Amino acid sequence: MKTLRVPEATVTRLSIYSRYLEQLDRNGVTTVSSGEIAEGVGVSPAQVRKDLAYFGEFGTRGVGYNVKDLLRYTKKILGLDQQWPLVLVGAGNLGYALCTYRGFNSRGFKIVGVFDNDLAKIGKKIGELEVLPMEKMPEVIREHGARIGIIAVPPQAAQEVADYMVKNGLEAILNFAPVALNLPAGIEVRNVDLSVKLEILTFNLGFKSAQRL
Amino acid sequence: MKTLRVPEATVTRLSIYSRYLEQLDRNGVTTVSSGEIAEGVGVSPAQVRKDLAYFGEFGTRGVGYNVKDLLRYTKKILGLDQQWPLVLVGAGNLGYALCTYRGFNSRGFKIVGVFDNDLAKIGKKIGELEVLPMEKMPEVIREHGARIGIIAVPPQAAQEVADYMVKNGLEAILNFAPVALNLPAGIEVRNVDLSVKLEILTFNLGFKSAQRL
DNA sequence: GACTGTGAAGCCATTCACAGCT
DNA sequence: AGCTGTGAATGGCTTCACAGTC
Repeated sequence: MKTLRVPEATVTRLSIYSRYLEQLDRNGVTTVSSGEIAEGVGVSPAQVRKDLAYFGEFGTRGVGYNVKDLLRYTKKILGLDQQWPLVLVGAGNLGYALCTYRGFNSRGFKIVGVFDNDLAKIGKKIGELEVLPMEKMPEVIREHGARIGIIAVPPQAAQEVADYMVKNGLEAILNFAPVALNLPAGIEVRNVDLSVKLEILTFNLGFKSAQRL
Repeated sequence: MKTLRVPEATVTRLSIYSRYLEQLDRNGVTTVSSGEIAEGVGVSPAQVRKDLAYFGEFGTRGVGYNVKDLLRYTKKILGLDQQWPLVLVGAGNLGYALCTYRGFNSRGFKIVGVFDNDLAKIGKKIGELEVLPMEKMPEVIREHGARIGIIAVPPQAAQEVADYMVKNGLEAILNFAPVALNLPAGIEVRNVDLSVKLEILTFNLGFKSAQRL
């Protein structure tokens, strides 16, 4: 088993390259160099080549990469050569936005169930989906073979929701609640924090004004 | 000027510590150790101490940190000892969710203007805010002294919106569109990508099933 | 001439381990 | 005894620079 560990930063960028390649492909570009990809996504050309090298040799020296091929490879590597059914908990504004987010569909993700424990929200429609009570989750997971869950509930409720997801067999969780989830080893969790980056900005702006600690 | 460069990862975690301290403070906790913070946010105790050490000595040996004090320090460092007016472009579902997101308000951010170029959206109300046409942005920025903008528009429109923001004096941009923005040096930009983390999950799930490249 | 693939070097961040306080 | 603060060691990611290929 030759599986040399791939840095998470590399996987992150691969996802970004892949999306950029999709754009190039739509625009009819057939060949691209590491330098052009680098330019397009804001990294160094060496970085692009090094990242791709973790997975094989996809280019032609002196020429570059075939856009369609590299796009297919990157999607394959990321596991996007299949549709991924997702379940989402939290039918608030954020949950609604995520349900209708184009960026998920275009990459092969499909939300197959939206859940909430708020009676005022249950039964509402989000696109073609109806908001269901939490108890329906096991059934939906089984029916669609979902492995990934999205948490879009207030922070206090997030841990409980995560536990429920794991109990019902989900193996990976994308968490939009600003809390650290405590879950068994083997469950993949990633957090998307909507405000942390904002605080990086205020931190940096602070230095522009007064260069003092 | 003793300003040794602070790693961005440290600033990111500082933001997370700060929010965790807020939670502790609400719960009436008065003292906390680096180990407890570490446990609460999912990093190592040494990391917590090292991160804090970039900014000073906030603890007491043998005891730990005073929660209220450390909370105040972290907020100060992050520039959160003041209110930050924000302008947001894109009154779609994501823009709507961001406008109503509690996590911004609770940290001193306040969206003071929402803009869109879609006539169907202009005039609509989001909470107490009315969606305004883009042309109103300069006025709103001036009136509130906004320095930061949020982009929540489709990817094709993001660059144009960013240019417009910069033209009107904004110094920092939080970009939710999945594209790399090209902006003059000196403008702070951070991207929040809603789907990249999801692709990290599918990548990792791919290895659990078949341990093959 | 152009561009990829890659070992080596450089750099940065995290962890270790312990001295220093309380 | 308990916990912070920190230099030193480690580990990992990024950049460099060039050989290899078209």
